[in-house]
Amino acid sequence: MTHTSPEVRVPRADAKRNRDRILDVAEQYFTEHGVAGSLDQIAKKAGVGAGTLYRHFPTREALLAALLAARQDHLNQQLDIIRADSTDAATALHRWLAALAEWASAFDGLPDPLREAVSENASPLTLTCHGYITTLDEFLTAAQQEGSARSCVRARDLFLLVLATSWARSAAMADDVSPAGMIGLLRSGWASTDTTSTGTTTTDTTTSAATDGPASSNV
Amino acid sequence: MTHTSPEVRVPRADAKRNRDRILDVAEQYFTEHGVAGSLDQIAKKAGVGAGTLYRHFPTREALLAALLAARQDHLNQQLDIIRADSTDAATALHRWLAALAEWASAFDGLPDPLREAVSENASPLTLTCHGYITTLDEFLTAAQQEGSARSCVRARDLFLLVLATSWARSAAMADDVSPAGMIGLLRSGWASTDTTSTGTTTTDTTTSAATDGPASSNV
Amino acid sequence: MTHTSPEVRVPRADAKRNRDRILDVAEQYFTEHGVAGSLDQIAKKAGVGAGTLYRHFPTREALLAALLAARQDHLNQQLDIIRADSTDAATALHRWLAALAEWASAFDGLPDPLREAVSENASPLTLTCHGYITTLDEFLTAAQQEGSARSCVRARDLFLLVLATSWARSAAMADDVSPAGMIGLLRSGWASTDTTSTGTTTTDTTTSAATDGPASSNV
Amino acid sequence: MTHTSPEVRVPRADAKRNRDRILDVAEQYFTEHGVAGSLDQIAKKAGVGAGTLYRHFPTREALLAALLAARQDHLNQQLDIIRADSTDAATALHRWLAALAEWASAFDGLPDPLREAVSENASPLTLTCHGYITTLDEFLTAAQQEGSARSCVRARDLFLLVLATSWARSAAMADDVSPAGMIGLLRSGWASTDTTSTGTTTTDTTTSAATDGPASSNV
DNA sequence: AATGAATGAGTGTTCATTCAT
DNA sequence: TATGAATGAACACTCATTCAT
Repeated sequence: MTHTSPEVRVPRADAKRNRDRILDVAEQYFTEHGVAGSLDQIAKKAGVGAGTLYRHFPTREALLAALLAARQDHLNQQLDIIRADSTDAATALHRWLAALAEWASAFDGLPDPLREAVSENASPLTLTCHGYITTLDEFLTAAQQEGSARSCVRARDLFLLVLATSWARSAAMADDVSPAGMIGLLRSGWASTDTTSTGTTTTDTTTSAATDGPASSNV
Repeated sequence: MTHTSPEVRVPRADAKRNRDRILDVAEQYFTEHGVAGSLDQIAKKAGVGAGTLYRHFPTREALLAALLAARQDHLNQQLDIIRADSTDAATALHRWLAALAEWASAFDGLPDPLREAVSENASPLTLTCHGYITTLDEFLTAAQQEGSARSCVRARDLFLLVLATSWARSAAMADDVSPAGMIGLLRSGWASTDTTSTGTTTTDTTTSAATDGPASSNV
Repeated sequence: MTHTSPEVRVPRADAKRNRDRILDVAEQYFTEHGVAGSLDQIAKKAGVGAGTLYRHFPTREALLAALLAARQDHLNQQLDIIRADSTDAATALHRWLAALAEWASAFDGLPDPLREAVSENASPLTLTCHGYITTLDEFLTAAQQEGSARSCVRARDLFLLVLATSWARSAAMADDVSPAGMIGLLRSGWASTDTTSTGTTTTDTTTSAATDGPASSNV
Repeated sequence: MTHTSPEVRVPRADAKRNRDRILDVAEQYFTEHGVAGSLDQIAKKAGVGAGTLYRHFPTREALLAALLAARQDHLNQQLDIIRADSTDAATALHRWLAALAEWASAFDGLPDPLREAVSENASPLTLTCHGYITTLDEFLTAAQQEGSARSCVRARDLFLLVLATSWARSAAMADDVSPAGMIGLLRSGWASTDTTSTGTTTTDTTTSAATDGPASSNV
């Protein structure tokens, strides 16, 4: 009775089928219309009632989380590769940032709920984000100990900036903006190393008010 | 109709008064509720009909553009100061980026329509953005000629990244994220200069991700 | 300019027409389906968009209030008659209760929102109810001073009981229950006057129920 | 498998356990949220499938009936006490009405389905209600024969009025309205006995309302 | 006997935009 | 030129009930 004969397994077959159909349709729909698209439309296209979608994914964020979970494996694989391949912590951090940037660009508009998830605790995406931030923190801390990353940089800020770069190249401008270029900018900034070497001495980064008066010193 | 008799002016005065009231209310409303707030509410609060608001500002972007125009003077003043005070091009560029970041943070959610405006030509914000990008390009080019900015950096990307940093610190997380810090990160990146000087050779940090080309050169 | 020439008045003609159509349809719809019926259906039957209905009547209670306002005139007329005709306060009070009972039975399910309105302050029906309670209080106080009404009875309780009697005879049992009979019961109770005179002494009829305090006095 | 060995009983035990769990949860849930609460929530809280709940209690009324059945014992006990203690029929009737009022107030919103049950024959609550009405009729008839209750009063109307008084004091206004006071009002009405004795002659207080027939006699 | 997934119409509400006046 | 009423599709979300397993 308990042996997994093929006919016994069926009970949840259609549930799983529906869930998968919803995910498939959502994947496509979000790709085409962005993550702010209509959930009702997704349900309709999947051929299920709105309640069915809602049962599986109580909120839009839950649906997104499920969609992103499918990519988690890929990201974990990259993580393994990065850990295995990278000779220095700076390279590892850089690669991880690039991987995150790619991940956050899966759908148009995805950075928005991700940003929310970082500051809220309620979102189903929060756990995912925090996990990645933790990983990022490991890489960052290692790089800082290595001396290859500035000590004032914080993992959460860096994560948000990665989301921000993903946000910067929305569907409309995908062609024109180089994603890797932005992640690169995040690494070394726009300033030339040469100048920096001479000018960094004045890097008493005062930041001061956002209005930024005599900023020459506030690198 | 075209003669400038004094009594003909009156209707215009009404129109101007309405326009000003709308702008005042919109300024406050967008400050409180973000730029995605209801235009109807603004019209109601301004004591004008929806049609009146629509006549003056055919789109939400037009209204935003008018609101931002009021800040243009301030920005131009800062521009003059930057041009007068800055001894080197790098400092000037940095200050201009900070000024833009502040400008783009005027309202919650403002970066979104600005980003759209950069890639579209239709938006009333396009002209404004392009103007600022042009200015940014001047500073950037100067800095590049000075040798204090990387030659591969493009003005438009930099502008988008400034918007992105403004996006990154939304209302929810305003306290936790340091705005100036982000603009600073944009300048020098997260990588230590020291390491960079020696380690840049290993900056062939291409992630195995397909999106990541020969990053070392496009940084 | 200010004279009411026919063509100047028109601006709100269709608004008024729509409003009236909505009220007509709602009147009929609530009569048929009770006050809990679908507002969307009413909008559809009236041939207007849901937003139009919502503009005129932001809540179901607002719609009900408008519907009842049309009956206010009738109620006020009755009030005048009662005040003019009634020789004694007891009769006036009785008539007013009967008029209220009729009013609260205008639609099936109407007593429910009315009951809510009595305890809330938010409902558009609250004002109406409170007004009628005040009037009821006048009649009641007069009757109490006249010695024809028990001093322990409160206006609000009496009003609620009138609603309750209207609630008791819903659409399903309209035929079987005599409305006037219930209002009559409210006046003299089920106990015979004769017996009461002799038997009231034994009216310490406290049920063993905990809720029932020294009932003899509050009967 | 089919032989009545003791261990065969177990499945039945499961069913009973489920049924009891559902009843426990429903008791609590209806107490908190009123009888219109979500049955799905109850099933979920009880840890059973919706179908299981539905199998045990095909309708919401069936569930309510089961819940009220648990209170039938209590009510019957009160009935015995009333029959034993009451010296006169009027007192007995009064006590019974008070007991019914308490019973009908077990859950917020309970009077509604009870009212339906009185006029329908389909409801599982119908039998219960009719039983209590029959008992009420006994008390009423006795009181009428005793001369202590008006002969025109009908048991069903009186039952409905008891439900109505329970309806009148919903959750929102529980504090402000005295339940015993309402049952007391039902007994003697709002009119003073004194006045009634002299003034009843003028009780031809027919409101001009069409619904109001010769009220003097049907009081 | 039990499960719990699926249904799908239905709820109130919002909003940018149009257009008759 | 201004008005503000009308539009009506769109939104997320709920729930009693059915039924395949």
